[in-house]
Amino acid sequence: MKYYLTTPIYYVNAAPHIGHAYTTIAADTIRRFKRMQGYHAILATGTDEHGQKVERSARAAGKSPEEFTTVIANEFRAQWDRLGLAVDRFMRTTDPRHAAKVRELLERCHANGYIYKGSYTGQYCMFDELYVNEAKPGDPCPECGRLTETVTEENYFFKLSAFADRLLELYEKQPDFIQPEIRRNEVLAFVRQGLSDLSISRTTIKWGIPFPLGENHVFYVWFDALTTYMSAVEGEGLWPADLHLIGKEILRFHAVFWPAFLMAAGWELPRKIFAHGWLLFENDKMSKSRGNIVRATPIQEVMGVDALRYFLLREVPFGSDGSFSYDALVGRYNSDLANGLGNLVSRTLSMIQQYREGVIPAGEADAGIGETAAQVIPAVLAAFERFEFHRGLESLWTLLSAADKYIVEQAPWKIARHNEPEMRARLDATLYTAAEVCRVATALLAPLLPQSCAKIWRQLGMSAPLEDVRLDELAWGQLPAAQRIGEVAAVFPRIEAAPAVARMRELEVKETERQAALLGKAAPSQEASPAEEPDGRIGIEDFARVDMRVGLVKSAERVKGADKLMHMMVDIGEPEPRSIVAGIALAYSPEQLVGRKVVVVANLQPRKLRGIPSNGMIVAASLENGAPVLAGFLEDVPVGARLK
RNA sequence: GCCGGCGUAGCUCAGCCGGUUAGAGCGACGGUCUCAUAAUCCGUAGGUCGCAGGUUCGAGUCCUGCCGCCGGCACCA
Repeated sequence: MKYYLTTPIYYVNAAPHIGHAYTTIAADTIRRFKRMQGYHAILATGTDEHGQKVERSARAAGKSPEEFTTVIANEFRAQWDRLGLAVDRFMRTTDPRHAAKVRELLERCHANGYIYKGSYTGQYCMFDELYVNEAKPGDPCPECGRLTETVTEENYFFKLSAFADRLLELYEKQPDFIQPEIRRNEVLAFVRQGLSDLSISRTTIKWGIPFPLGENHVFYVWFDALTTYMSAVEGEGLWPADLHLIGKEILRFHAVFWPAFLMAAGWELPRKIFAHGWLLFENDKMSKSRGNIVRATPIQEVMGVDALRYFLLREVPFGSDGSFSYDALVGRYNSDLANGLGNLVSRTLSMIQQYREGVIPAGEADAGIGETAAQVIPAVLAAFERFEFHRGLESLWTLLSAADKYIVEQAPWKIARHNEPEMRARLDATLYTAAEVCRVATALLAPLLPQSCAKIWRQLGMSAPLEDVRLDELAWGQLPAAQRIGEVAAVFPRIEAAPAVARMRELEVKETERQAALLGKAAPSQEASPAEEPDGRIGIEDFARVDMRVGLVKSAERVKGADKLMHMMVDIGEPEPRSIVAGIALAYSPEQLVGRKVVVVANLQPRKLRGIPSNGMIVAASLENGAPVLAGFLEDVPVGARLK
């Protein structure tokens, strides 16, 4: 039985960080879990390498797109290697075999009548050479702040609108197609609103797969990226995928677009899409602008990959957002792995060493512990099957605690002082039971903590390789007696938090620098390379065209029916105050605004927002995911003063 | 604004179709053992179960309203 699963293909515009690692670690765990159940499990990942942003990043790094994408793709590959993640297939969207599959998808959709030529009108930024999807006429580009232009281009479209009913039927018939449930509900709500057709080609992009139906057209991201899941295993009989593991931010593409494409092509649909949550850093979103991105490798170096794997899968309910922090990482490690599993193994083996010359005695396994194990084993397997790793682990740890307690109750160190046959038998039973718990736990944990469990396995003296253990056949009492244990050494040595965290932070800085260099951003920023051609600079006359004035907010009220909109009357030194609507209602209350001096762009095209005329724009700093912050003055300035 | 979710011990969370004294893990404190990685084990921690009403013999557990947080959509000049 095959089990084919995928991670998203990662966009090469950024170097791998812990978020990528999170998804891939989870995928690796599932792959190992399936393998240990006898499946021929194949994990595919890869890199998404086309598009405007990549082209620009390559240019900024002084490389051709081919060179640049190869460097970053290799960085991803190296990352998975280094973290010991067993990736079976790695597909790059620049691979010719992939392009062939993309064309095939298009041809089939076309033949079935789902592709048509139309025109796409959108706001386009000439400097960044990209469409700003969300923008309206007159909007600035979010990348560079320049005004976008309304551009109409000939495009090919996919008739997504024709699939709404079939998609809803799919979600209905296969309730677990999208998981977790919350995500399913979101998709349902989205599709029920009706779908509009999707533009799938571009003439404004050069760096992409040529679009066979039209000259100068290139495939836009959808057909290109998603098809990787098929091209990665082309000709292997692995399609359909059993699982697409994704982050929640790309749910719609996978749960709506992708199945629709496949329906249109008459190909089989993936069986399940699971969207996990985001990894926050101490409850903040990780982002470049916040400078709080964490990489996996420093953690690996200081604490080992398994520490990270354990943390991610134990601390964060898979599917929900989770919070990463170094303190929590070390805390989890010490309490669960060092004091828990590691110590249990250590005390068990050391007693076998001391009291039985390193040979696991034939003893009768304790019935009470056996009963606990008989409950725990299926519970853990069932939880893993549902990808509820944190619950599975929680459950498994009850067995470990029970074993620790049992050992204390039996007090083998006391029994060992006696030599009567019944005492010897009791000691044998105790040691055998403890060792059997270690064996069962190690087998169950092998998919999650492959490296550490392999060590424990050897220490237990098991001869067959750990990965060959069949979890679906795992049962209490299978530990063969009379086997000699291996050399004992701490698998999870206790870690002192402060120095470990300091060390990880230090390595993190280095890793950030190394990755920046890779992306070509190390060249001490753009200013140092003035040799660049049209560098986006403008002359003073261009700036002078923007009329910015100091304004005084006379009144402010929230716009009904719009969370973000604030309607203000602003005095900018004209006879009448101006009516201005701005998206700052989430960050400021009307009371905070009235009487405040703000910067107004006075010569913008007037617009209506929610029916209210807006005659100007309030200048504010806008953070990637944060609230806007109004520009202001430290000194007092007269209303109407021009900024220049 | 619409839709969905959440708000339970210091922290992270369990608590299914309503039913005896509201649970777990971690942390903290006290104690114990000595096989073990200053580990283990035992005990303690007294949380208005967001707030206010309601239904019921009985409500974290159902209903309504409110407050706060999160997400999706609309939307953000």
